[in-house]
Amino acid sequence: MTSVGGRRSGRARDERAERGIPEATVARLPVYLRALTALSDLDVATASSEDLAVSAGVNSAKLRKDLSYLGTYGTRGVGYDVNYLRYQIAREIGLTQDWPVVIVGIGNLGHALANYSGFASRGFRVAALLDSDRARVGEKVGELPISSLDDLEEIVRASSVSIGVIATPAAAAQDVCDQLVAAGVSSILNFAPALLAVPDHVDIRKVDLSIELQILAYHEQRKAAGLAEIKADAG
Amino acid sequence: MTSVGGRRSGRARDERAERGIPEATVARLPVYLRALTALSDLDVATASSEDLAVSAGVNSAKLRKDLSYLGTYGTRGVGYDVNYLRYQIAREIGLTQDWPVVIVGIGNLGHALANYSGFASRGFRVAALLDSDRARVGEKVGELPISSLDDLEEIVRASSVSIGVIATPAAAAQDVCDQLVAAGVSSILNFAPALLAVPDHVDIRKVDLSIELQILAYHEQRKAAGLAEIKADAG
DNA sequence: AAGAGTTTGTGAACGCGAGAACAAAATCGT
DNA sequence: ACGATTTTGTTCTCGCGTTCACAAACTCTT
Ligand SMILES: NC(=O)c1ccc[n+]([C@@H]2O[C@H](COP(=O)([O-])OP(=O)(O)OC[C@H]3O[C@@H](n4cnc5c(N)ncnc54)[C@H](O)[C@@H]3O)[C@@H](O)[C@H]2O)c1
Ligand SMILES: NC(=O)c1ccc[n+]([C@@H]2O[C@H](COP(=O)([O-])OP(=O)(O)OC[C@H]3O[C@@H](n4cnc5c(N)ncnc54)[C@H](O)[C@@H]3O)[C@@H](O)[C@H]2O)c1
Repeated sequence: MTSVGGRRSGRARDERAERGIPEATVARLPVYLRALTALSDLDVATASSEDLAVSAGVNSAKLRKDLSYLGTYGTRGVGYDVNYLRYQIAREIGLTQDWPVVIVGIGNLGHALANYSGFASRGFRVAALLDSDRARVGEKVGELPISSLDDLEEIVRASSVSIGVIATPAAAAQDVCDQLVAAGVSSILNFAPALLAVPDHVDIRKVDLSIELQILAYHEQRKAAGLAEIKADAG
Repeated sequence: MTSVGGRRSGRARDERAERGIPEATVARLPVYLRALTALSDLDVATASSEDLAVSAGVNSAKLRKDLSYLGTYGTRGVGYDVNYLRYQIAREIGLTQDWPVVIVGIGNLGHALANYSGFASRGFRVAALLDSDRARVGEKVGELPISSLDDLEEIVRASSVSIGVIATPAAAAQDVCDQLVAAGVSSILNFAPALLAVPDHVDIRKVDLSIELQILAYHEQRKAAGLAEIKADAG
């Protein structure tokens, strides 16, 4: 960072963030955060990029470059202050505030998600559980009762919910998605194996168990094929 | 020993596959497969790369390039035969055979996974449910009883299991992972928020709810910041 | 205070994947 | 038979992300 003239006073720090952090880096920040939390729990005060990289399972140069997008929080010859860096990353991701979340579709998976304690451990708070099945509405899951999907809009407004989780069957997913968007939700995590269309201002991410298994199967098959070939060549 | 000279006669077609398909492409093949299945259910016999690309939510040039790694299964001026292409992709991924899977850690999430019908719909068959909690062993979940983790090795051998799913708490994940690998499992899908070390010959993929939510939170925060700035500039 | 040792932050090289663009190959209409 | 039309397979270019490598900046020792 060779600054030639002056005039870099106030904005210098914001300049980086303003351009936006590369998507690949954003995806790794939570991993670093987890590694830092683990170190902090072990009362480690300072860690080098190499230490952190090992904890996070990445290359140390990549880690340093990733962190450089946030600012210069390290000290040359020393490393990073674990708690300070942890706070900075948490702030960058937005975990210094609370994120209310609604879960739609309280079946097998929805129940597991509703009972999941790992939600709250970061700043994600389950604000409501929603299902269209009238027979299920009112049933308690943990602390929370299941609400009717009809109340979605009111709940989203009342609790300022901006994140929604879809755990309905695939056939209902697009419809639920549209309702979430209409209610004002602008980030969606989708567990249903369906392609969802959303407006530009809405972010959507999917978790697809079936795809993950198929990717594993592909590589597994290749391993088996490789072995077979070796056998054939030997025989 | 691989001979240098001949013996490559019938192999010309395999040449493509032998080099391996790019990882990004492998990850999309299951998406194409799903799109093709949907079209097939609608009795669509033929589809152009553009049709397919729309169904799968990708760029059509990318789709064509992806498919070209498998072979030349399309017809210029016509498109792709839906069922034929579907079979070819399924074969490439390895879905023409059955993949027995063991699930370890039958708690909240493990129960949901055990009851999940989407597993069987592709060739993934749950061969066993395992838990270390003696109180849980014997309990039935759907059709299957929960087995003791002690029986892992025997189950893996008896059913030729090569894929394992970890749904234990993070603290137990590495230990469970090691046991899976020792038993002969060579592909692992990990739901625990932990970094797992495995030998080179073992493939591992992770599904991390917390990371997904944090990525959404980051973008959500940016949207909010953008709006705040506009307001401030206007005011 | 100066030299030896560490570790960061970043410039530069490289590789991979995305997408535009187009020639080749098939069908269709006349 | 042949030109117009459609659509594939592939080439080419561009941008992003990863990794290496190193000067700059800091600490520690003497
Ligand atoms: N169970 C798993 O382990 C698992 C794993 C990966 C993916 N998935 C996917 O997650 C989704 C849910 O799976 P599940 O096993 O929990 O299914 P499920 O059938 O047990 O639960 C679905 C729930 O959604 C509700 N629902 C249906 N239509 C709705 C609508 N329009 N609005 C609101 N709620 C509605 C149903 O009443 C039901 O409670 C499915 O798409 C499935 O493919 C499940
Ligand atoms: N519940 C969810 O929705 C959810 C979502 C995302 C991630 N996860 C992660 O999935 C994992 C499981 O979550 P959960 O909510 O089902 O937890 P849980 O506590 O309900 O279940 C954990 C199960 O693992 C078993 N177990 C513990 N140690 C074991 C060992 N050494 N060997 C075999 N089994 C063992 C326990 O007996 C228990 O049955 C956790 O790592 C969690 O972070 C859960």
